[in-house]
Amino acid sequence: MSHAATFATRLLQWFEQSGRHDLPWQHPRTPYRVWLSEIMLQQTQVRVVVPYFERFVAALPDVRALAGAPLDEVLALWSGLGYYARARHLHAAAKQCVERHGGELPRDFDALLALPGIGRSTAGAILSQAWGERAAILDGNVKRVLCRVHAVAGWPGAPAVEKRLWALAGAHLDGVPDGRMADYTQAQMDFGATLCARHDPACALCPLQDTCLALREGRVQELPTPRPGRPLPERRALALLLRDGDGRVLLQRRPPTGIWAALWSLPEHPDHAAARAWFERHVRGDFDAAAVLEPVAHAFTHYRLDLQPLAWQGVDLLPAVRDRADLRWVAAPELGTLGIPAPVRTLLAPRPGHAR
DNA sequence: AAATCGGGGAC
DNA sequence: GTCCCAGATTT
Repeated sequence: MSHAATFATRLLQWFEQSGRHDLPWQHPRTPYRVWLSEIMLQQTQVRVVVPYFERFVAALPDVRALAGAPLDEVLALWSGLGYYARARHLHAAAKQCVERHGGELPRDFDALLALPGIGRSTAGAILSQAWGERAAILDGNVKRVLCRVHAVAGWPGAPAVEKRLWALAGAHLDGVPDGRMADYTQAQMDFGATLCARHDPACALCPLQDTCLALREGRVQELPTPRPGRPLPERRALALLLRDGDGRVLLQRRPPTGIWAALWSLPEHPDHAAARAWFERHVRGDFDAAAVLEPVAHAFTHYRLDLQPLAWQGVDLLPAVRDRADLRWVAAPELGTLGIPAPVRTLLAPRPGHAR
């Protein structure tokens, strides 16, 4: 048996001194906390996640608490974090854990993969970090590191490139010493997030200097290959900000699919004709008395949204629609108990923006 | 294979 | 302004 330094042992040695050892989900490192952190960290930076994680585990400290909570509470705890399907899937997965796995997360790759919101990489991250199982991950950090170390060209999100990266990630598992899988997984992510960063990686301090092909070939700056650019379409919509005599705001639950699914938001319509038609069927008041507020620009990954708020005060719902489950008057203190899109929450904040 | 799904950090 | 982040799911 050779004792030559491997990809894994080099990263592990670097990890001892330079890794992150004080992240909140590491103390204590339970399966539930690892799972929750991995879901929150999908496409979301560590710095953003930390306060959400702390608040979430304080309110819902284990699988059974999560499974027993109303979806609105889960969405409220997720409000502002984005990609709300993660919260809905997390909630559904917790219920499945109670029904099928005795209220615990299953210690099995296929069983984890079968839970909503857990894909191949997240399953590997949970198995390795929660139980020390020998499983690979392939997140943005690992993709970047592997693309450089092995000089893999092509956008890492392309299926063919991703397949090659999974093979490389799997091959490196053989070099992980027994009992070190949790640290190895953490080491890869810390290494990619801090030393082998997207901009200006610290190659002079890198433990992989003598094996990194990108460094040898002078291609560190160009790898990994950026995602192909696409034009962003722009969509416009009207947001109806209705307040009753008590200053409560009318919120509407969004449909179960699409953007901001199942969140509470302002009634939204593509144009004035649609807005007026909805208003006249639902509201006792004068549509033309609306105040025109400052537009809100919001950028998604795949399009831009320009929201034009129209505001009324002292209106009421028509009797025929007062008992609709998807419409409710909400007082300011209740806003924190509901999942509300970030730009809408901003719009409803104490400084509501001035009419123009 | 491509599109969908948020919000913000860092440049 | 840009790109992308501890990706998964749907089409």
